[in-house]
Amino acid sequence: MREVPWLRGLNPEQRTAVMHTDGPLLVLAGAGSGKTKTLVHRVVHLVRGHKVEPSRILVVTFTNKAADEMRERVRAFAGDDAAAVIVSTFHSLGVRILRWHGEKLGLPRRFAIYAAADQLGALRQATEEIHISDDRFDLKRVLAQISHWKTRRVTPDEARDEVAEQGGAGTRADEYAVLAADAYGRYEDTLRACGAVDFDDLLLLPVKLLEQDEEVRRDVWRRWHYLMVDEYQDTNAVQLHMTRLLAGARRNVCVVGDDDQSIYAFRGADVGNILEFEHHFEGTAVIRLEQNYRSTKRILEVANAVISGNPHRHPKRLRTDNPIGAPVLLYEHADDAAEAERVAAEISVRRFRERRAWRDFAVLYRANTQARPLEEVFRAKAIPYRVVGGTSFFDRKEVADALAYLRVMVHPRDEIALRRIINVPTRGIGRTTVTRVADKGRADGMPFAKALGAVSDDDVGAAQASSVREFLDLLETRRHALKAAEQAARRPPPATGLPPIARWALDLFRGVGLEDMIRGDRRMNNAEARIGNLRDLAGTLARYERKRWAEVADRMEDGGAAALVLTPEFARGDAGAPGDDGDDDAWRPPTLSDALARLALADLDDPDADPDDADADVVTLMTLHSAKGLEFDDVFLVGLEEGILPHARSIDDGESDALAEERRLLYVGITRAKRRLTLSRCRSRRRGGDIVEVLPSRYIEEVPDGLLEFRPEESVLSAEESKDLRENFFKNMKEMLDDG
DNA sequence: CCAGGGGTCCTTTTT
DNA sequence: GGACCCCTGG
Repeated sequence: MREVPWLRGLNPEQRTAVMHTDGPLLVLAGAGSGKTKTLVHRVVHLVRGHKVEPSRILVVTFTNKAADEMRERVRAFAGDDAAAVIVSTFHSLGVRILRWHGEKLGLPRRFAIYAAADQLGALRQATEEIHISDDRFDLKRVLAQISHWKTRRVTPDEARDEVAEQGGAGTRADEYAVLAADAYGRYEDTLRACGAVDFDDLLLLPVKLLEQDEEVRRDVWRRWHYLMVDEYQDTNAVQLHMTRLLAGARRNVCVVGDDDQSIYAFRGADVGNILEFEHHFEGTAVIRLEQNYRSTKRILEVANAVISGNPHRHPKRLRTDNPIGAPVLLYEHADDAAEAERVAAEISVRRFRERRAWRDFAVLYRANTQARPLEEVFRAKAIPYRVVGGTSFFDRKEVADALAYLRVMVHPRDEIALRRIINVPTRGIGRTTVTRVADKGRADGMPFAKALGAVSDDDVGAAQASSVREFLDLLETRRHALKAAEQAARRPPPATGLPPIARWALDLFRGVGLEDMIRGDRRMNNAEARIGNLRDLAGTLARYERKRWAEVADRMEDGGAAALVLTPEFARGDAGAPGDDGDDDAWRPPTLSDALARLALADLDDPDADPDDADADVVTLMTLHSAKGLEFDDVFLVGLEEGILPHARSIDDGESDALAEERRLLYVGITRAKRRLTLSRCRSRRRGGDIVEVLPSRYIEEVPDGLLEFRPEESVLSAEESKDLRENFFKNMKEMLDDG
């Protein structure tokens, strides 16, 4: 075979995977085996080797980060002619399909996408109607149950039957199931009434469309001829069906994944999908990538030892030609403060001694709350760091409020958002008034938004009614201003200053009194930071607007003016709502509605993750879940205790599946490390009010002696290290300066 | 009826 | 640190 550039640098298995382009293909790719690389080269092979039209190739990922990376690498390797390859997350793909065909399900053209807080609001409303007091039930748990049904494609009726069959009753769990089954249907009704869908719907509804409607199927089959799915082990039942439907009769489907890295069962992922792939797609070819290019031998040995304790795996054993590397350390600390101290000290010392950069280090933990002690110490020691995930920027109260304002602007009947802001800042419309209006509306068969407009002095009292009217006027005025801003946004933004929509948003936040409200809140000492968050939100809109216009510039450069396709409405200049309609990938000017949809899918930058510091020189702190797919030179895994990893909830569940998943989580963490791995655990931990002794994680206990180097903690720095640091301080410093 | 203060409880993982 | 409840004063 002639040597072609896109096959260079691949091992025989990877080559086979790249060249197998007809019929179903399952690539079982171990951690660090060049999985992404293989996918990228496969895309390139299709485009360059088989002359496949790039836009006929669809690559599906789970996260936007993964999609971005894939897009970037395809482009870097195959050049701009491959830029038209569609790389999308399952959820964004769902949005596309719903935009094109959602009307067939009675979905409005502009539908809102509800995330955690909104879903909870919708559920609260739904359960209020059936008079179930919240205080006896944790609505989050109910929501989790509903979501679980949805990911398994169980309808409300089926859920009720399922619960009735199990019958048992009496136990707490059953009570929840009964409530959840009851609430499920009402929750769905509430969403539809709000013109909204939740995250599960973004998968569920497109599948429904594809199943029911021949026209929709033909449309997607016409668009995409080659399908690739990354991280296939994380697919749920709905995603399996979507994969099948998208693959269609062509069955040019290639899925890549690692059953040992399946860590999302809690949200419905089913490892069975990858284990049974050969049964779901007859005639599947299977390729294993077992050569690891990432980690040292020692790290890989520990990883293999940990994961081998799990039953039901696709048997495989990763091997590597990498050097044996430094010993894997296991520290034991008095508590999490000492642990954090040690991690910080180690990082400082190693960076110094081994001349690493801050960005070479990552600290991984099971739960977001574990970040706090680390943050405290890092701040005290002036170690630059970044916390990934956690309480998202968008979950902060002031940001959520501001966002609700934006949503009400675009979706006037979004009851959840409406209720959130109707008295924020306080304007004399209290709980009682809201309840009365809602009840009256329900009695008259009116949606909440309409009931508000129809409010009369008799219903709620003159003062309240007038406040409501004032509030509605306020919204109307702002909506007017938005129209003007979106009109202005049809032209390229000025080089400096805020683009029109962002400017309008900032005006809105000020004008409705959100800023004053924050300033006036004595309980909060960080008022300015929170006002800064509002600015950042506007900044996100500004970046969005600029990015859209930058795309125009790209298209102009790439293919001349012809590449800039505008929707007919836009070209005519009379589109009422550019950005939402049209069923092609034509460029459209920025709109608030489009920005919000992207925001909901986390498709826009989190302002916390400043674009500038995406590759800033900082230590990364994140959960094991967030770490999947990433790699770092030097990795710390903290809190390896019973109750943390495995998490107490997984232990309580008593299900071995949950414990197997916790083990995989540890496996994922271990295999993130390239050069060095440091494990640690604490002897005691705060639980509730008091401090309790905790046991080491069972998974660590299982690792054979000799693979780990045990370090009982005495002082933060060992005597030897302190001495070394003192004596060599100036020498090291000088070397560093010489280097820079 | 509304606003604001003070107390209490919990806190897995995420598109 | 936050979400939520209850209480008090206007």
